[in-house]
Amino acid sequence: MSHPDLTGRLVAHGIQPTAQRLRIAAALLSAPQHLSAEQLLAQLESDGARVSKATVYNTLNLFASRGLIRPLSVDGVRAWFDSNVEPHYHFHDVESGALTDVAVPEVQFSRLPPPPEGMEVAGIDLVIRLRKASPRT
Amino acid sequence: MSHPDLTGRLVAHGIQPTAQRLRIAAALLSAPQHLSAEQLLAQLESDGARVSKATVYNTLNLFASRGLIRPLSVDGVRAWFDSNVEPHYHFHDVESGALTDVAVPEVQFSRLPPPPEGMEVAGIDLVIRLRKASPRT
DNA sequence: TTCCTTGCAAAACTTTTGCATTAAA
DNA sequence: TTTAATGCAAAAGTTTTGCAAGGAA
Repeated sequence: MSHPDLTGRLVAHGIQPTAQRLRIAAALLSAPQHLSAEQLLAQLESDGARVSKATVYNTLNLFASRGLIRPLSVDGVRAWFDSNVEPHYHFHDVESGALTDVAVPEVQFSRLPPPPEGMEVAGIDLVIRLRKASPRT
Repeated sequence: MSHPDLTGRLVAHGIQPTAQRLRIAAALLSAPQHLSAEQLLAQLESDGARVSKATVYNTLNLFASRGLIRPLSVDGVRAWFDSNVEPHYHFHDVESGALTDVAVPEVQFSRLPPPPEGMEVAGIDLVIRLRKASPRT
């Protein structure tokens, strides 16, 4: 277990630790994972927590804006949130939708373009799309 | 101009070249660009073409499934389509939403993880998120 | 005729918002 | 008591779908 003090983590990010937010934080941050709002809501309900849909969405956005979780764009359809905010990349199995982390040292860039004038790099989103290997004859 | 024969391109991808599809192809493929369904619809209407919303969505999905355009995930909110299907990457100005192409040679990987057992790499989506440079004192 | 495509409206899905109620400071 | 958070339902935005009508083969 690595969530000894969820309350402290919320407070450290300037987030008032209410009951619902702690439930959501517990569900999200109990282990590194990728969840959509709907999945999170389902998990909360199956855990017996009563948290409204609006609160789930609002809390996800709040957590993301405070850097507690990280929004992901992997399909154009819905938003995903990654409980791992450390820099890392992803494998994406397009067929199943499964997301897997790729650690930073697994990828090395020997060349990156300079950002346009007046801009700086805020982050790099790297998604390696996977498909079933075509069986070789 | 590099769209000498849109009809031929559609047919070559197994797509029946109807009037609406040619209008959409002309709008999309006239130049390398990134468009959402709504933007494409607006452009078609301003061009005087009457194409229904359903047809725009269906056609974008059809074109994408046949490899004529490429779906992009840059925000979790709506789908984007890139008329450039050649391998390349993107700058994404988070504030304005602007997307800019990054040519393949601008990025070099000196290390990439092997795909999981039984999987192969279908493609690499690389988005370099940009923000306004913080002015140095 | 037969099959495929289109348009319209309705439905489905995801996310946000208004507002009264409740909880926290 | 004052402020902030929650829940509910409604609204807003995006995409898909059912079906009748139109067009192509």
